[in-house]
Parts: sequence; structure tokens; C-alpha cells
Amino acid sequence: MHAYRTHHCGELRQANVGDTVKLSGWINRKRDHGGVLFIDLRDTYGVTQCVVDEGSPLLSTVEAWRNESVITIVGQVRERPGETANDKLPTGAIEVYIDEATLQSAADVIPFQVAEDDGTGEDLRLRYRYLDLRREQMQKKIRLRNNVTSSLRRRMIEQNFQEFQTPILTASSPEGARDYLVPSRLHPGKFYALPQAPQQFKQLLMMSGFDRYFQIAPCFRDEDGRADRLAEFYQLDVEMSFVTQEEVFETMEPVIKGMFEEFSDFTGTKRDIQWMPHIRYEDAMMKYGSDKPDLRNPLEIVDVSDVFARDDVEFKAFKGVLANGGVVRAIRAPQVADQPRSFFDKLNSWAQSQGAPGLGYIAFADGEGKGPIAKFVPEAAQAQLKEIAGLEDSDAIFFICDQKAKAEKMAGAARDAICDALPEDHTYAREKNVYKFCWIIDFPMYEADEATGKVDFSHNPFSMPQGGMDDLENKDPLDIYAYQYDCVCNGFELCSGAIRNHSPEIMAKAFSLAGYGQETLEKEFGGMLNAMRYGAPPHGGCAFGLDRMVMLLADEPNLREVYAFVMNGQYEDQLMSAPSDITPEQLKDLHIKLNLPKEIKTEAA
RNA sequence: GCGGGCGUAGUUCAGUUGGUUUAGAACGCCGCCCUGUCACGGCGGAGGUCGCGGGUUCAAGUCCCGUCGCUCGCGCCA
Repeated sequence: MHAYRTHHCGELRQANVGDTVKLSGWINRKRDHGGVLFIDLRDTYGVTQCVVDEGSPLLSTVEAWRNESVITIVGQVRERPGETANDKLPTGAIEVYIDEATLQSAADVIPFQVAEDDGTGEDLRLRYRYLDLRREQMQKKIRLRNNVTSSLRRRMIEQNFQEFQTPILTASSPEGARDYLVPSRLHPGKFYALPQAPQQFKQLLMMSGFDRYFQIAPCFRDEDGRADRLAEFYQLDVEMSFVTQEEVFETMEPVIKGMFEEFSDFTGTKRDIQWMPHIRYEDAMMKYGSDKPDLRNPLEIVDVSDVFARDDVEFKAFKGVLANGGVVRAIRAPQVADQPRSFFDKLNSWAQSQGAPGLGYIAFADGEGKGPIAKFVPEAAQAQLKEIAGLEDSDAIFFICDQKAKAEKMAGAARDAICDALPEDHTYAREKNVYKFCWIIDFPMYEADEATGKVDFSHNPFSMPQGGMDDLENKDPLDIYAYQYDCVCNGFELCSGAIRNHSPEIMAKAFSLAGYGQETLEKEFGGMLNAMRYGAPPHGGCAFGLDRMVMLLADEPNLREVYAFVMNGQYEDQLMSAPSDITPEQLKDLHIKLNLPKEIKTEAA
């Protein structure tokens, strides 16, 4: 007989009755009835009820073993007597009568319960992640992650993509975030950068002629975290040669859609997958106030600047902003006139919490406009509002007035706030049980800094400008679009990508428009620039955030829920104690002296 | 860097307007009892710097100020 087990804990069935088996696992729960003792023995495959029967000499020993201890038992499989079968358990028809029991590893008193989800705080769960991971829900989510990864890998390989590994100790890549830096011992004063993405390597692989690249790639960015943003994360990184933007979409849609369809019932509720038409960046900002709109939210934003510019409209608060080049955006909230006053008041205080003066509105009922602003907007102007926003009786319309960029952003936030304020069963409430994907296309190549007016790249500087050299030479930089695109699902940016710039001349011109000279370009990206001079194929690709996709499938609001080991919100790992002080010897080796802020003292300092 | 929320037993929480004695409950832990449970049940017990520091008050878990920790968001970041 095997040293530890003949079966796993989710395996035994009626057909095994009479067999003598050996099981190993963790004590999930014990039920001690004095004479008879039940042990639920757990491993990753399931739970089997094991019985220490009356009169057994093992009773006094086994009943002292704590939950979460690891034990091995030998015993006979028996059908459960009478009414005691348990339909809820796959192994519920049988139980194992223990003849021998070995304590492999005793568990101390555990800091929180494994067998039940007791709502333990995240910091404690992360500190004892190995215990947290024993819980059924975590085991399921990590398995989902495994399955998603292998599904994506399989789907990519089936499409003739080759999988690569690229360096982790490397140089800065073109993404705009701060790099994680690693000091070089052999080269005093010099540093490696951890990759923010394998951007340059995958492009170099295209120039090397590999044609179709993918990697489940670790990426590192030293910027503050969010629920959907971590210092290190994984991307399904993809690059293809001789393709157009549409071909990238056509290649990736079946991969992502197929994978989502495969796992969309993970939560127990099957979810629909819908791929919506492309949306131009400008349209997304206008209609949804976001470049990652949640299309489950049916509300849309319209521009009503013209209405408030009318001479017969006397709302001074908006007039002043309009005179300074601002805009008025509005959101139609259908069928809300019967909502209590608190519906509008809550949205108003929400807007104030966002730093806005308030959230003005007009509600239409019985053919009449009502609300604090209505008296400033005469009937003719109200009629124009109705036409622009498609207002019907019993609808309300909310207003946001500010400079364009701020108004867009605020309107986008208000669009979600209004939708969330609607009752759950409202016709226009956020849709449920659906993943709505779309590509956001035609991002601007450049943007102007709000404060300084300086023109800079708005996204990846390696993207190909849509008009090529011609546009770069003849257009206002702010009017140039890039072959740059994002894939968005339910309000999350899942993927960003581009058709790349494969021409060193266009690259130089593109950088010069953003104020970067040839020297900077050669210094920062000389390796890749040189590679372009030896025959570079037109190419493009994208990268899907693996963790965010798993998070969506698991219906978790937080990325940390879909990693086995992960840092907290402050990017500390309390389990492994990272980051940590290092010894003076280590610093000396690296030729580094610390120059710390006054109030912080570390052991090495 | 900034803002919101939270911080009471090992865990999750309750604690009213500042005032009932020893700050409670559930789960967990320890002891005793229990032959069929599967969230077993019963009896008893231990366990608290109410995050920390200061202040107001006859009296502070409760009010005020500061500070620390966690978390969500803004900035930042695709």
C-alpha cells in the first residue's frame, strides 16, 4: 500500500464499499459524539467522512487532534447506514471506518477558520495566505486562473503562435510608468529595469522574423495601486507581423470570447458574452465620458452647450463657464420622475463629494419641467433639450458643466452614479449576467499637457500614426490619430495594443513632434531603432490583462482575490516580509549609499 | 502627496444621548458530558492596553485633537 494514500478525498463512491483504503489530508471538521467521532478529511479534490467507531482504541488519540492537522488514515469503506447518507457531498454515500491513524503534522490553533468563510480581513488573510488558500473558494479561484491560462495558451498555439520568454532584468520600456530598478553589482551605479511589458522584445522578435509571438508575461510598474492595479501582473502578450488593426481584432476575439465562454459559468450563473461594435475614442469620451465604458449601463451623455448658450436661458452658473470655453454635458435618466426627492438629493451630494458644486437636473412630469434649475430654462429651451436628449415625459436630465476634459470625466462618473442609483428592477438599471466587450479605436497620437500646453505622446510612442509621415508633417499633432486600440469589458480596460511604427524615419519624426530629439531616441531605444534599419516587417499586437480577466470571471472586485500570493495595497508582502532592509554588506557590494527621508530609519541605515 | 470608510476577545461583530456594577454575542480555544453527526448538541471556563498618544468631563469604547494601521478612491498609471 502507498505510504500516504490509495485514493484522494473526493474520490470514493458506493462502488468502493468493502475496499480497504488509505487517505491523507487535513482535518476539515470534527464531530465528537462521545462514543463515535466523525472526521471530515479534506484535500483539494474533496471531503470524505471518516469514522472512529465506538469502542475503538484510537478514540482518545484522534479526538485530541486539532482541525487543520494533516493526518493519514487506513480503513474500510462502508455504505452509510439508513438515513445518514449526505446528498450534498459527492462522497456522501460512503464513509471510511478508521483502523489506523497517523498524525503527519499537528496544527497549532489557527488564526482564522479554514472550513468556513468568516469574513476575515484581507491583511490577516495575506499574512497567513497558505491557510487562506486552503479554503474552498480560494482553491476554486486559483484553479480557474490555471484553467484560464492553459485555455489561452492552447487557443494561441492552435492559431500558430509561438510562445516565448523574454528577459526580466532588462532596460526601461516605452510605457510611461515608473520602473522597478535593480542595481547591478558588476556595473557600479548602473541599474536594470524590470519590464513594464516585453514591448521592445516582442517587436524585435517580429524583426527577427518569428511572425506570431505570445507570452504569458509578468509585467512590473512602480505606480500606486488600485483594486484593479498591482505592482506586478500578468498579460497575455501578443504580436503579429504583416497585419492590419482589423486582423489583430479578428485574431484575438475568438481567443478571448472562446475563453470567456468556456468559464463564464464559474460563479454558478451562466453569463452572456457580447462583442459590441468598435467605438472611436472621441465618441466614447462624448457618449460615455470614459475610454473604458461599461456598456451594461444604458445611459448616454449628450452635449447641450447650445441650449445653455441661448439668450433666453439665464442660468448664470453655466453661462460663465461657457463664456470661458467650457461645455455643458447632460445625461438623460429615463423614467425617474416618480423617484423620491432623496434620489436626486443623493446624486447631488455624490457630485459634491466629487468636488463638483452639485448635480443640476430638470425632471419632466405632466408635460412640465421641474427641479431647481427648471425656472432658468424657459419652455422653448426645454423643448430643445428634449429633442437633443430624446427626453420623454417622466424622464429627468442631469447637467455637468466644466471645461471639456473635466466635464467629460465628471459626466462619465455621473453616468455610472445615476445608473447605480436606479432601483435594481428599473428598465434602465445596469444589465446583469453579461460580459460586454468592445474595441475602443482611433486614440489620438498626442495630447497637450493641461498646465503647460506641451505636446506629448498620449499612449504608446511606438504606435504608428494613422496618416504616416504625411500626417506627421502636415497636420496639427493634436489632430493625428494612432493605430492604437484598447479592448474594454464591463468598464475594465482588458487590453491595450497598437499597430507599431516600423519605420525609423517616421519614428524619428513622431518623437520630434513630442519634443524628443534623435539623441534621446537613440539613447533610450537605440537597440530597437537599429533593428528597424535592417528590414522590419509591419507589425502590431496587444496585451490582455490576465488577472483582470480572471477577476471578471470570478466576479471578484479585487485583483488580489485571483492571485495565490500577492502584495497588499501598499505593495508590501507581510508573509515574505518584502520589501525588507538589506545588510550594510549588501549595500557595499552594490556601491549604494542610502539617502533616506529624515523620519524613516531602517536597520541598514 | 490628498480625500472617504474602518479599527472593541484568536476571528467576525454589538455596544443607544457620555452614566447599571465585572465591556457583551457568535465562531474558535481549554475542560467535562454525549453512539449517527455532517455548521452535531449540552454544561462550564479562559481570553480585552476598546489601534496608539493627548485633551474635554464628576464620568470616555462613546466627544475633540493628533498619530499609526488596513481599505476604497483622487493624483499617478494604460
